[in-house]
Amino acid sequence: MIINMESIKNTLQEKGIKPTYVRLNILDYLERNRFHPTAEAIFKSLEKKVPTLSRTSVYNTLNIFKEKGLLNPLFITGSEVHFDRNTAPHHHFFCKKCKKIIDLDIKCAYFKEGEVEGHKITELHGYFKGICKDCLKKGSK
Amino acid sequence: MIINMESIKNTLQEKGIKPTYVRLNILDYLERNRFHPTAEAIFKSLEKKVPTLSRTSVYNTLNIFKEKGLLNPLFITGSEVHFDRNTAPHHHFFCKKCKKIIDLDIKCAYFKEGEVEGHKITELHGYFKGICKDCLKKGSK
DNA sequence: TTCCATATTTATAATCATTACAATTATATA
DNA sequence: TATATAATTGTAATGATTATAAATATGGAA
Ligand SMILES: [Mn+2]
Ligand SMILES: [Mn+2]
Ligand SMILES: [Zn+2]
Ligand SMILES: [Zn+2]
Repeated sequence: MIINMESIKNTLQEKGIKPTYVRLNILDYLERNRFHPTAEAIFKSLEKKVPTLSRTSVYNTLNIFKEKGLLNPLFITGSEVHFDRNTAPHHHFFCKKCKKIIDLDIKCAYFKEGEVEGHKITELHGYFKGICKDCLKKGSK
Repeated sequence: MIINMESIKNTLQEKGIKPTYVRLNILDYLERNRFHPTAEAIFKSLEKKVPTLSRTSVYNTLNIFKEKGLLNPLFITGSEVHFDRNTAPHHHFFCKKCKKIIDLDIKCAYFKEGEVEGHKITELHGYFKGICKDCLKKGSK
């Protein structure tokens, strides 16, 4: 069941997106699962609840959401695109061991300025890669 | 003709890579073309000079170079991988208009520290996107 | 309610970058 | 030269994403 269905519906309507069953469910999923899922992960998670769902609809919906600024795609692994419902600028850490994508709360001067070396910035991707805190801990045991 | 063939040969040998004709040419290409080419661009540029060259060899060679730390892959566009012979950490700017990938010379505190919020950093990708200086100039004319 | 235009969703096929694989060719050494 | 090993090639396979056209749902006019 969709939690806070009304607020999700409003979010879509504010962006001029018709709040269909498929779209409501995908947005609801993104709101509740902040681990930056792939299209495939979204599809797999929702197909139980929405048995008629197709991958095409997931991709279409994600593209619409991207156009309307409801999410940002992350090109961090080089293979699949990950989707981030949090459109506020922030950095990410990708753990090569557990494959998690972790939000970072660090300050970056350029995030606000909007320009760098004369170029106008409209988008920012700060990707750090390595071994995450948890995996470091496990590794040293 | 390969410029500075000896230095390129040395670079390969220092990394324990046998300096074959294909590898010498690909490394030479990367040394001279610092615009972050794709595998396809490298293939297209070299197939005149090395008519027997195959895409597979380009991909294989680039993977070897990556393993040995001779280059870094850039996952900046979300479609093709771009290759950067400059392995010193630096940021990039992608122009949505002219599609150029431009090196940025900005300082990032975390580039040196090697860790962020407890996670160990081994790799850094700073991607800015927008409209580059040149395209801004052209656009305002 | 019924009909119709339009938007959404679906199933399927196509695309494109990349990798896997096995056959061919080059290289090095005995 | 013969032989083992490594590099390269051509082709097929893979996997994520998009294109396309048919099926379905939706919302208003009659
Ligand atoms: Mn995030
Ligand atoms: Mn660069
Ligand atoms: Zn981890
Ligand atoms: Zn430009």
